[in-house]
Amino acid sequence: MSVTYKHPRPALAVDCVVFGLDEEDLKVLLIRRGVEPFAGRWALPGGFVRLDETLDEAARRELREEAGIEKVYLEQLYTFGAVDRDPRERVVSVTYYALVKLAEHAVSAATDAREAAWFAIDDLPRLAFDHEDIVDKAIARLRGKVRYAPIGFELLPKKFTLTQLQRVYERVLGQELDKRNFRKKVAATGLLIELDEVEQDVAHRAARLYTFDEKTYRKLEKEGFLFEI
Amino acid sequence: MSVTYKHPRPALAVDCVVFGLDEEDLKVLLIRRGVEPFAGRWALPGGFVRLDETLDEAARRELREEAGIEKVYLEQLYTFGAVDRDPRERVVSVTYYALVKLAEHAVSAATDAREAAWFAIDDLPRLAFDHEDIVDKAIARLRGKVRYAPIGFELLPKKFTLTQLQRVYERVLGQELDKRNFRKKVAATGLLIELDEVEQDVAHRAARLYTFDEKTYRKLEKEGFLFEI
DNA sequence: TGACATGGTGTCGGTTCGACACTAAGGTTC
DNA sequence: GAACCTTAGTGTCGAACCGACACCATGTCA
Repeated sequence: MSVTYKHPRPALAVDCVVFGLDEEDLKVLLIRRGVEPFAGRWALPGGFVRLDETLDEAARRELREEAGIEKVYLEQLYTFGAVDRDPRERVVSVTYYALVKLAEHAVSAATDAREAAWFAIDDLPRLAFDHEDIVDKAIARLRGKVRYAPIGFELLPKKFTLTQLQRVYERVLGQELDKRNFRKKVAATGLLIELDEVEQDVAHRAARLYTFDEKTYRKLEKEGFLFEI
Repeated sequence: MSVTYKHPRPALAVDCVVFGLDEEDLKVLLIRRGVEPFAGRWALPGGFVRLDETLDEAARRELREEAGIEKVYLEQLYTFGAVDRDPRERVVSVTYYALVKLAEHAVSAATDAREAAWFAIDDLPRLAFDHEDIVDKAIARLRGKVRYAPIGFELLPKKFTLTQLQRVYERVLGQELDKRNFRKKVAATGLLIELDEVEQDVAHRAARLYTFDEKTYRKLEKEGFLFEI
């Protein structure tokens, strides 16, 4: 199977920066390359776009195939088109970033055929291609976006404590926040539903659980409302 | 000249949303298509990416070739990849938006071989392909970005009055602003240099001219400073 | 039952923000 | 040259918002 075009054209790929949060750090999912170029190096999950799928679909397919990840928050990041970013031939890459609930995905990523691992964002190995640039851009975007869009919840399980939520913001923004002021702000958004449950199996007073009120958010979003932390 | 690949791949194009501001409105530059599909319809300036140029270079080349526009503020917007967005074949388009000083570019756009014209953003004709989606996305991005990045100046001549600057913000944001509060805010940024000149040939008291202090801005930018209006 | 760990709560001063109206200067007209 | 027209340019005040700050409550474990 091959195909002929009148003019040469770049190959088109997608690459994904998948963020997850554990107790310690904000982490990125990387896959170890098995083939040249950059065999043995860590790289972002990704691959070539097929003719019958959109870019978003290609990104989701690669996440599924390479990391066993489904149903995540996914957003287009930027398109990288340096002429020599791939030594084999011209490859333009449409990049995405994804936010996953790490606890739920840690296993599948690790048990996939290819070697996959989570790395703390300030302790990354050297990456293949221009993937370090892509990760940098993704972190910058995430830091900007988390302040005015409610995406922090995407990194947590459905039910979470306020302390967990605060930790998300502290890890993403890279700075400590005041507990009382933080709680005032999230309460002011009106987007948290207080549950009649508390966390389980902790060796201290158990914290109340909350959940994100997506329905209210979507209503407010239409009215041009801005979420702010 | 033709080329054969092992796997089929989408064609890759760039399209540009060029914004300009006149006395009345925020406008977008459109080109009338001469060939099918969508012959006779207005469309964004753009074309296919060549193998030896980056995406940014392709966007600038198309602006130069199709509209005679050079040296403008240019930023990547989004990459559109719906499977059927072009009826001929699969075409993925990396889109950009540009800000031009309209007075300086009105002529060159009009005298180009192809028919080109400026349209007010809330009075656009029907566009070819998915170009209406692209324009919508560009307007949304511009509205968001103008609030925290000093890009309003890109739409004005080097020397401008505070009233002109205020009009930029009013046109872009689509809402009137208070003159005194606006002046307080721009003064607070410390990014305007007050010149010893006033505007010429006006039938009333002449306003003082200002210019944007790019050097100071670049210093502050490195320190993570945020410009806000 | 005492020690330990985290949960959960309110005040106050400083800053910022938006609403608001008049005089100044220059050109034009009669 | 006097009156008029148009836009330039300037400050206050009350409300809302923001950040800094410390202690008691509740549950587990030894």
